[in-house]
Amino acid sequence: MKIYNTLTQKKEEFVPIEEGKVGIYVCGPTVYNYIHIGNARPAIVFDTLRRYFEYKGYQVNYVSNFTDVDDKIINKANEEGVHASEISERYIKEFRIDMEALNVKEASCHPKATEEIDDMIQMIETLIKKGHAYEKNGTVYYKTRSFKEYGKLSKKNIDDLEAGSRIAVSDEKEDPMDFVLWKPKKDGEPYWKSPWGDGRPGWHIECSVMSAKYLGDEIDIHAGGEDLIFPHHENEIAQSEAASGKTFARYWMHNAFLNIDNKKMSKSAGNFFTVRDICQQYPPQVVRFFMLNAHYRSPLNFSRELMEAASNSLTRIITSVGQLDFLLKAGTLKEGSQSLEEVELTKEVEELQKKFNNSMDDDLNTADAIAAIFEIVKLANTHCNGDSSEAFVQYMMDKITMLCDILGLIVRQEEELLDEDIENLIEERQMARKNRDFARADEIRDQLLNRGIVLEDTREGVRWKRV
RNA sequence: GGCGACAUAGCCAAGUGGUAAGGCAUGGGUCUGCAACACCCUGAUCACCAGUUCAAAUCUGGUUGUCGCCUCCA
Repeated sequence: MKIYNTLTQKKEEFVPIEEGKVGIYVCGPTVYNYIHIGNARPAIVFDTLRRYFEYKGYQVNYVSNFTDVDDKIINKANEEGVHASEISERYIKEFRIDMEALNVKEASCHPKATEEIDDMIQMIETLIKKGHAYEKNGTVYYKTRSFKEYGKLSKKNIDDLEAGSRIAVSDEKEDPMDFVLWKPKKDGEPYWKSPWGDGRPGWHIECSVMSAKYLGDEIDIHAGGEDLIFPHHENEIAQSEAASGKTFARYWMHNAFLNIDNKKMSKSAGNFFTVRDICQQYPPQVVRFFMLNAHYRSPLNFSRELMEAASNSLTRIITSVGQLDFLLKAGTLKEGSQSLEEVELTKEVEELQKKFNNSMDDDLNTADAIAAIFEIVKLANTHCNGDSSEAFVQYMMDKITMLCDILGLIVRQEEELLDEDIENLIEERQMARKNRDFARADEIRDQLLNRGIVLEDTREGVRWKRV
């Protein structure tokens, strides 16, 4: 499998540190609000990466943190007059609800920054001891210039950075490029005890510490949104590699942004949507499909029209699987083995599955992988009917649902029992049709449509589905 | 100012050297009592210019345009 590595700016063959295992760290959300639709992109993309690794037989250790102490959380807590932990706990809960809706698997481990403070203090002490950090009036700074490779991930030159710096330079810092590892407490803020006085950790040190604690000093893949490349990930590298002397992460993966009207989402521009809102307008599966229909490193625009198109596309797969399911349930298919023609089709499908795998192996090309699924759907739609063998129809259904499952797409609808009233209406309509009383038949169909049920007449009987 | 990305049909989107995947939408047709679903048919020479090559959307240089990072941010 090839992965595009931000560090080398090339696609590289993925070689795990330990055969058959892969450790992935994905920078998680700062929990101060509902997540927006842009936050959903890395969650979905890297969950898909994880699922694909698992499908390939890897044992995946997927770690994603919660940043639960931060200015934004504290501000929100002050606004509401509650403790910061109440805010973070609330939005961790909401985050989990959104993730479940999007069919994002629970991480193997979900550490919270506030529960790892001791380890952070330890790493900061190590950095001071090794001459990479210094303390001034209760604040600990990382001595950026002490790390020779600083800028290797973001391809930035430290002198250019300094020249173009827009940050107000603090007198305390020995160098404008130095960043905070530990900051002293202010009134009304949560704090922890440390050798440098009461305070709280800086943002970057959290991920360095949690990554090392749960995955080891050296990990396979570190991932996140492209905006994290600088300064967050650059600083993580500086901290971790200076502290451990090892390569922090072998592969760095970054997803591109999701835009609204081709512009970056931002609160100030007021052009952002929460996952919660979107999922009330579209099935969450549509959001997931929409995201995977483009390559994760390409910017993706978000609009109502595009969501409609995505919804129609996904429906095509769902309808096809529903039809296969219907054929199987009707119980009228031929028993026994597949026909010669079906065996040939099976070979075609196996080729398409190879295409799917090759696409996924090529830096997670989900758009291409989805194309392969559509080709299999086409074969199913064209060749599966009442004359097919049960074995073949079952094979096609299993194949499509299995490939969609790798992408985290649920395309098989839950079996749902119609209530008696509706069943009777369908039965009555069938009788009316038989008697060529089409007025009554259409009346019943409209009636059911008003109740959100669409009827489809097929050779094998009446299919229904909810809109 | 520094760094980087992108530009493929009405729309979304694959494709990194050998004559353009897939989906949505549109139009025509088949199936159907009608409809829905499905199926068949229907569309681009790849921003522009120059070059390398037997051969380029795909490599090189330039032009134009869009976007991102450099500040909390997925």
